[in-house]
Amino acid sequence: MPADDVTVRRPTLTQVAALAGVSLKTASRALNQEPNVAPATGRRVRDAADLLGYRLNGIARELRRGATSALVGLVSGDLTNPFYSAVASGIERELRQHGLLLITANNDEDAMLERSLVDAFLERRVRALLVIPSADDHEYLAIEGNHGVPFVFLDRPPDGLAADAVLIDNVGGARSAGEHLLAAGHRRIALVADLVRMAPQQGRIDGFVGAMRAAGNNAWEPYIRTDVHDVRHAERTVRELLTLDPPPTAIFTTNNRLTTGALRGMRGLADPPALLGFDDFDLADVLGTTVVAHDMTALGREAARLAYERISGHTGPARTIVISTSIIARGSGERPPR
Amino acid sequence: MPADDVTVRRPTLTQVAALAGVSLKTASRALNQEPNVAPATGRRVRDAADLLGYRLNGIARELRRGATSALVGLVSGDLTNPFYSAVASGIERELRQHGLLLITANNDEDAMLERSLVDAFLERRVRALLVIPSADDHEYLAIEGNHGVPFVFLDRPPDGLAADAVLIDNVGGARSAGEHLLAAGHRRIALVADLVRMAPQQGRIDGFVGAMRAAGNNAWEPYIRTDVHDVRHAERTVRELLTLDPPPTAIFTTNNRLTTGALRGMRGLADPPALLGFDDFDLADVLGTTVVAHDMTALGREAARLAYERISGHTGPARTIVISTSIIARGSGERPPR
DNA sequence: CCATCGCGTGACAACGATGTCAATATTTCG
DNA sequence: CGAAATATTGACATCGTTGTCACGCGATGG
Repeated sequence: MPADDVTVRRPTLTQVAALAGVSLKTASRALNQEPNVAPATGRRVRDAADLLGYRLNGIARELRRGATSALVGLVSGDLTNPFYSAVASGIERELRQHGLLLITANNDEDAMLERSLVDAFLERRVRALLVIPSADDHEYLAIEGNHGVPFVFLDRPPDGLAADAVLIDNVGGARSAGEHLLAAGHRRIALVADLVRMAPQQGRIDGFVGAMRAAGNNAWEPYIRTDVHDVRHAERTVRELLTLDPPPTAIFTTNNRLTTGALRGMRGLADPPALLGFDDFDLADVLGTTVVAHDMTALGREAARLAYERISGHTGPARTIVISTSIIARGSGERPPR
Repeated sequence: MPADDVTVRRPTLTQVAALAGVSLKTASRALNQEPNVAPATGRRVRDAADLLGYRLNGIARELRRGATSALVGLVSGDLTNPFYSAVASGIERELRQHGLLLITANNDEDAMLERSLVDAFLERRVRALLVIPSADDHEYLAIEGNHGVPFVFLDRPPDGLAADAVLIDNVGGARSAGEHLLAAGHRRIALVADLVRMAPQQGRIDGFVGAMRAAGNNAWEPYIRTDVHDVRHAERTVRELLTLDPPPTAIFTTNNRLTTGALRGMRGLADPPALLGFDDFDLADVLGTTVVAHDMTALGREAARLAYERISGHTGPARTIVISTSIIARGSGERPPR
């Protein structure tokens, strides 16, 4: 009869205690650096633990200590989007300083999936929940807030619920983008925006439109294109815009995906229109693309900080932090109208 | 006296049972869709649960069911590097299909930190551990493998331990990169590589050197630069290379960071050298950068698949999957020598 | 010399769920 | 109609840890 399975059940504290010849509780004390353990006893317990390859069972500990884990959940879009991954990175770095770990899940921009992921996280008793929401309505979370699980919304404000949030100055950033292009002499400025139902997009559209209104410019109105949701669509849209007569002399794209699409759509043009994109991106410097930049890592860090404060017992009304934006001029946004 | 805290302790199954007027066990049965529960009883329990806002305590369940969670850990470098985030995304998508969640932690390329993160994950009783290792020596993990925690190494092979791994065809990819540049007529080809102690880098160097040897070319030897570890350093290195007399006519960079640095270093040159980079990246098409591409999401997906098979009980010797590479010609690698 | 104190230790309950097994209630069938 | 089968329910132990409390012992102090 062969020994067909070499995997061994993980030793428990009881077994360590038995091997060390002490009681369960004493072993617990020794391994937790609690006071009032004789040095010799402590050593004996630690030796026994090493010998057996003992590792504390965090699940049991968490249950005993109050059924709440050292995990913080993040529900966001796909991490291959550098916006989400930068935010996740900022969160993770901040949490780590407090001994917390980050669980991530991708909502695929689907409200139903988002809700079931939130459920899964809550069942795991995360200490806090950070959401870059796709869903429109977060009222169902209201009851959860009362059970002591802090929520923090990132990039998009909560709807139907008072909760902490960290947002980007979308209106201000988009307004200054509009002003920047106007100042370069543009009037026929195309606006390529993502789904208008998403609050940040709406804010960026509002800011841009506000700048146009304030300048008394309405030459841009034939060039508005909204609900452009992916890179390919953005590329097609920009190509189409450039066939118009007269064509726009500048393009403002309202997020990194759309900017990527626009760059593809403009590739190889001898005399490209000006381009200004919301969200900074890697290699924008090499490409010479002017952007409305903001600190995505800081966005994550601030959200994690708010969450940590709530975890630590802070109470009080919901807070909103706004991350400021700034224009980084790299050439594409400063090209004059042709 | 104001009610200074509205947060409520989360209801337990006992409370649900009490409200429904049934025993704890019956409530458990009802909520777990177990058979042999009278329909009326089931409804009463579910109503009580809804009323109280009951949510299962996953921690307690996991403890009872065997002290192992539905979590899989990933220890990698910073998620702001698109390589890591693409891998993480591939992992997460695959795990989700099996009801598993991903915990991520960043080792900051520090072996000590990596080890302590692995410890933290094991204490949380992750079902599997995926590592893009920074540490050189993984022998300390050997004892863990025997306790039924599967390990999968990504991008870098395990050292001192037999474990599943998913690697990239570094040697093959780099060799074909070398051949590609030779075929374009280059002889003075610079090699800009990251830390040679990291196995993938060593493989890429070996592959490149192999191609040069096979072609009997040694004109490249003055242009080898290794242990270039970040974007800024790569930028400086490329600038320095271009001041040499004679300068290299082509540059091969061995990862995405170095390629970024090279692009920065070459910015604005009227007559730039050829450039070929290992790792594909966003906007490489717009920049016209030729790369050695490989499917990073697939790398993550395959690793998650291997882990899941082990979780499901698969036993057997350690397996290694190699992700193939291909050259995507976009212009920069096809420029002839000047 | 005895009361007091602090240290080291252990017995036991508890966290919130599920598995086992036994006890009823209900149905089925000869 | 009674026996056997089945459906429904509950009491209790259990997962691995930590918190509470009590105990024995040597040292301290009046």
